[in-house]
Amino acid sequence: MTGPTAGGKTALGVELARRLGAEIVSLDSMAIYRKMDVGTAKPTLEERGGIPHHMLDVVEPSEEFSTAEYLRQAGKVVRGIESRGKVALFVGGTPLYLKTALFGVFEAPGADREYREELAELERREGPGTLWSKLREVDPVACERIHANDAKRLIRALEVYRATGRPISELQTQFDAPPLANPRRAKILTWERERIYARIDARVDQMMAQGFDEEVRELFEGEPKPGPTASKAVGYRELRAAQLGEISRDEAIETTKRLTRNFAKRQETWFRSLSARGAERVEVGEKTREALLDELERAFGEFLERNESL
RNA sequence: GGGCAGGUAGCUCAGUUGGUAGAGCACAGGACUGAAAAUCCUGGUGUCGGCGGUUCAACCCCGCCCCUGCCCA
Repeated sequence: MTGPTAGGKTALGVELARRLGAEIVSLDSMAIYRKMDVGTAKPTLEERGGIPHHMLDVVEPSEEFSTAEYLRQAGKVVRGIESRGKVALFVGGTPLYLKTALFGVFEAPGADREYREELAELERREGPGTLWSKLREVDPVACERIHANDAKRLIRALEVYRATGRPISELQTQFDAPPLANPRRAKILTWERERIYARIDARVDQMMAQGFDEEVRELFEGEPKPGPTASKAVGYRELRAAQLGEISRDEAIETTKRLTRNFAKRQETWFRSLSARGAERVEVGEKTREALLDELERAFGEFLERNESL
């Protein structure tokens, strides 16, 4: 079950898990980190309501993490849940994780931090388009799909080529690699844009009231320092800037709201493409919590009985 | 009351010597295969404060008025 940030997934997930006899596997690229609780809206012990939650707090904020690492660990978790005769219910809003959990990823070498930095430096020095030209020599097919300014993806393609001697465009499966769990089904909670934006604004205010500021201070002032991914999480970056006096606190809060709204919009773009691949939408609309739960329970329940995939 | 600086897109601001306008952000759409709450691409935004005048043509020049900020009384 996925949906936009601040869309009520956590609470619905717990109740749904109870009804389905499921354990929850978090599908969230930031709740992965320990010490980042308030700002990631990580469910508290109380909110988990006695349902086991997995894939929360799996690494330190200073550590590197990746989609592939997520899949590896989540795969183990799923096997464990199934061995207990229960069902794994993935709940969260990181669409890339969901997509790869549903459709798999290609076998590939891991990240090479040094080489990435070297390439980024090359692009800075030689100007935009350098990496794109460099990739075109070894993988023109990938170049057609990757924009010349999209340094991150150009870097990954070059990194894969260097490590394997093969173009990334040859290695990437068309999402026919073995997925994480089979059978599987995805539901997307769908909110009206205006309403989800209002919920996001309210949630950021709520986070501030719950001590988000202090959490950010402890995170950045503790040792070891948070790594590049953790420190770029929305809100953390902004509140830290305010703590350092670079921007005002009000500005930090406003920017956090804005960036979270922007994120929700990007999630929606993912959801549209995932629904074209078989994930089903569940309109929240004016439905009551009970009605929503019944609908989700029925949908997942039928699926479990028939054992059908999407 | 007088002087100075301003009033241009939802916001912050550019706009050379007069040829009816642009950037960033917001907003909308899209991409996304080991950094993804990241990163990248595309798009429309407008009575250029108001009214007159000069001119073939005014955001740009002139006059009056309104508003904002600062300074002097």
